[in-house]
Amino acid sequence: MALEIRPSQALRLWRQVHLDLVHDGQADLSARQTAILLTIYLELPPHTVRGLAQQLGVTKPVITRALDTMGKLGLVTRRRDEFDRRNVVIQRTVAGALAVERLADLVVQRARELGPG
Amino acid sequence: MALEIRPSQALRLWRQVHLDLVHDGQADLSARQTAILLTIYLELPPHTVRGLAQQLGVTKPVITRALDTMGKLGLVTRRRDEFDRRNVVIQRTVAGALAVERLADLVVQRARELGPG
DNA sequence: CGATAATGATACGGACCCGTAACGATCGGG
DNA sequence: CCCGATCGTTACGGGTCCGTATCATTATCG
Repeated sequence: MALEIRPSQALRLWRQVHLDLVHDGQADLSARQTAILLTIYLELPPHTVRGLAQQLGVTKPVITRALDTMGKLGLVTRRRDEFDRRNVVIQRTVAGALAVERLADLVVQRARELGPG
Repeated sequence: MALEIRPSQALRLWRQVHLDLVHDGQADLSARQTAILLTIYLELPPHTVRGLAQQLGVTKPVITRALDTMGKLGLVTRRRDEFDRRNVVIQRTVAGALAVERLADLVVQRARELGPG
C-alpha cells in the first residue's frame, strides 16, 4: 500500500505544514523534539529516557531536557517506575494527544490540497 | 490530483522523516527555519527579509538570525540589491539546493515504505 | 553485606534564539 | 536639500539547548 508522492509535492507539503505550524503559534519544536514527541505517541509504551535516547541516537541529557520542555508545555508527563525505581516512565497526556492529532489532520489536509507535479 | 493519506500514515511519515533527519546528523532546524528554507527554495525570487517575515508572520530579526545561521551552514547567501541598496536579496546555494533535494527524496522514500492504515 | 552496574538528573561553559527597541543606511517626495 | 519612510541589522535581557562530565539513587550479584 505504497503512498506515491513526487519530490516536488513532498517539498510543497513539507513547507506548507511548517508554515501552518509557525502561523498557528504552536510550540516551535526542533526536529529532535518532534521525533521524540511522535515516538512517545506512536510507539508502544513503556518509554524510558534511555530507550528514547537509543532510538534517536542522542545522549540522555537531550531526552531529559526535551521532556522538561514538553512537560512544561503539558505534552508529556514523567513517573517513576515502581518496579525498578531507577527507571522513569514517560506518559502521554490529553493535551499531547490533541496536539499530535492536530498535526495529523494538518498533514492530511495539506496533502489533500496538493496540486499535481 | 489530491494526495490521499490517512492520519495515522501522516504521523508515521512525519515521525520517520524526523528520525532520519536527527539520525543523519543534519542541522537540527526548527519549524521556523525549515519554513524559511523551503520558502526560499520553492517560491519565486527575489526574496527579501521583509517579504519572508510577512509570509511567515514573524518579525524581521527572526529572519535575519535564521539567515545568519543558515549562512554559516552554507544553505543560503545574502547580497545587496544594487537597484535599491536598502534591500537584501537572499540567494540559493548549491549546498542548500542539495539539502532540499535530499529532504524531498527522504519524504518520498519514507512515504513509499508506509504500510496501510 | 559490599562492590559494581545502570538509570536519570544535574552542573557547566558556550552557543543559539526570542521579542522589543533602537540603530545606521538608503530612498523619495516636498 | 532635508525630512520622513523604509530597509535590514544590532543591542539587550531572558530563555533554551547543546555535549561532556559528574552526580545521587537504585538494582544486581558475588
